[in-house]
Amino acid sequence: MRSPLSSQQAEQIAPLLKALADPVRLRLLSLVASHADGEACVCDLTDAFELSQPTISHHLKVLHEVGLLDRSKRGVWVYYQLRTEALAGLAALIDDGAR
Amino acid sequence: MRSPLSSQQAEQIAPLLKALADPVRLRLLSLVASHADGEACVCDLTDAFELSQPTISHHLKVLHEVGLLDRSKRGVWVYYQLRTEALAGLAALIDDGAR
DNA sequence: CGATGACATTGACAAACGTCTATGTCTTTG
DNA sequence: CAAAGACATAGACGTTTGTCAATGTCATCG
Repeated sequence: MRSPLSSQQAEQIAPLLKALADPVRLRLLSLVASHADGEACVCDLTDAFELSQPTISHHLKVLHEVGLLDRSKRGVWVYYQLRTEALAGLAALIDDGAR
Repeated sequence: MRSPLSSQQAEQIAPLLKALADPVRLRLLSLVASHADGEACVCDLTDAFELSQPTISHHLKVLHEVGLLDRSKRGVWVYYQLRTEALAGLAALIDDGAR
């Protein structure tokens, strides 16, 4: 790694990692990513867990707020979609630290 | 992303991300990585923060326990070293999710 | 041996987190 | 308009987390 992170940089990156650092949210992301057309509605996701619908809704909100998931409402359903650039950018940052 | 993560996979990865998901620990990692010879003793690290020595010691322990830092004692000093493979592996995992 | 200094451990405490139940909002349909 | 269904929000509650002060351990040096 070239030069140490500044406090500001560290506090920018940490929330992204924090959003990712939960087993349920990791699975949510991967479920969305592996779904047909790269998007999934909340109903699909809720069915994949033994958790209440509000809990899933909460996790999706966290992922959306840090910019890892896009959100689009169509009719009664809400579809979430992976923001691959955001994830790829984070991966690049981490990988950079390893070289 | 090809196939969704299993619960087991997710619960293996999450602790690593959790260890990374703190501004202080991010800076600690980058400080160690950018230090001469790729290692730093606790005294060097403590000086870089306005935090108590036990707090730094705690964060280093967290990073060590998940395998991101190696620990070696030489005389009175303890040196920490970045485990680049661990970090690179994590980066690869995340990047994989983005493709 | 006794003092000093580097680092770890313990215990305490407030803040943040993950989950649930209850309720709200908004859209569709009869 | 009324009922039903998809999703979000609010509030509550136990658990985890980040921090500190106090103390412990161990190596070094007079």
